[in-house]
Amino acid sequence: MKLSKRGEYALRALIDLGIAQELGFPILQASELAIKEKLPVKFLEQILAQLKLGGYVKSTRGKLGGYSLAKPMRRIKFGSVIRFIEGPLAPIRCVSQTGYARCSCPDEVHCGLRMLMLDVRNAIAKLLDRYTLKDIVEITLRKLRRDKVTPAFIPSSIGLQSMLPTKGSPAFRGRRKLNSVEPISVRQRK
Amino acid sequence: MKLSKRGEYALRALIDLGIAQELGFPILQASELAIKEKLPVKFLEQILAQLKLGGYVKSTRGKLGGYSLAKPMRRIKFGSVIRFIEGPLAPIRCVSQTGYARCSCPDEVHCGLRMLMLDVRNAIAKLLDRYTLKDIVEITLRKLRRDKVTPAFIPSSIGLQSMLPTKGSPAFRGRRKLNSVEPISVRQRK
DNA sequence: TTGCATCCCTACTAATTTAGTATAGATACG
DNA sequence: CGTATCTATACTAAATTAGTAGGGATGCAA
Repeated sequence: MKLSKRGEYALRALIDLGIAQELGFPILQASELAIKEKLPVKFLEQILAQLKLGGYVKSTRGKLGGYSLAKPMRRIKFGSVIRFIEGPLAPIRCVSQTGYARCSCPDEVHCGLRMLMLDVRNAIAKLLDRYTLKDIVEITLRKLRRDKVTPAFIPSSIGLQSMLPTKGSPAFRGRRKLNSVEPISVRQRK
Repeated sequence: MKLSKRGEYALRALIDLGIAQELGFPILQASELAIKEKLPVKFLEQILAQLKLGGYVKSTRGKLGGYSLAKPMRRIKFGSVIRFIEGPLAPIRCVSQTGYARCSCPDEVHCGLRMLMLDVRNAIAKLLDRYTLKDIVEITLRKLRRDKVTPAFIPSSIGLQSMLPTKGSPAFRGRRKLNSVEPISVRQRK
């Protein structure tokens, strides 16, 4: 049930672009992104090109060029991005809504595995098709502000505190809140 | 977010073993299973060997040998089987409970992607760690009986109708019901 | 107009994973 | 003893993943 590095980096890039845009830096260069996320520039370039093809990102060339979001954050759903980069969300194709394919089992209608996997696919899709880039960017910014941390691509002289409205903006009305993760129980790197 | 063939076949085999056991055929041969599920015998044998190693299945050799479940169906959780065959359920390792690994991002605590993916992993784990083989076998049998269908490995002379208690046994109390799938909207094979 | 920093394009590849095949052996019923 | 079953190990072809490599095109700026 894995997300590939390619997919992971794509989502990371979009989130960073979103955060930067929200803070008044609508354009980031591939190299900036690569440094911040500590990943190979050339690979990231390929991924950004793909995201451009998908209409998620646009670019300007030449000096001072870079990448920016191609449409409103509210309209970028994670489900759609992952499907575009990775293919169907469903664990097996015979329960995919966007990429259905028959499986080898003799009786699809009475296949217990299929029933179970449909539930799994629905659970995944429900989350990923509900959350938009806007949601995640807002949550992240709130968290950053709470902990008084400044993202890497912001000139630290400016600082995050000054750039955000102090009043908690009432997003996510009637929407399930994302888990507050924190260190996650298991093992820290030693 | 894919389940490998290996994982798929493993789950199929377990479900079939469960159904067969419930119907009074506690042992199935690898070849029977392979024919029913239309998959390569030798590959299935490897998978069954692995399931045996995991303690899900036991085997007897020689003529009249075969495979059967090694423990009560109620105690075989899908999450556990998939983790054993495929590895962690989490889309990225940094949100895995059973196989945590640090990811490349500079600040795990404020990583928006991580928060989202934790939600996804929890949604998946919630389902797969709740359902047991018993649940799926029961649901499948009920469905088969409703539609008056007999599974492949049952001598059709006997028939399914006679083998099941007519009164709907009240399993799944207080538990979310599995989706009734039916044909699934998209495309039928022509 | 020259320089250079940026994105753009295409090809290549090493490593890993996947989905099996193939072959021979061990065991146990009849 | 013979045969049908599981067991064990090795091998492999194809696909996927996660990149590298090497330029080429474009556009700002001095």
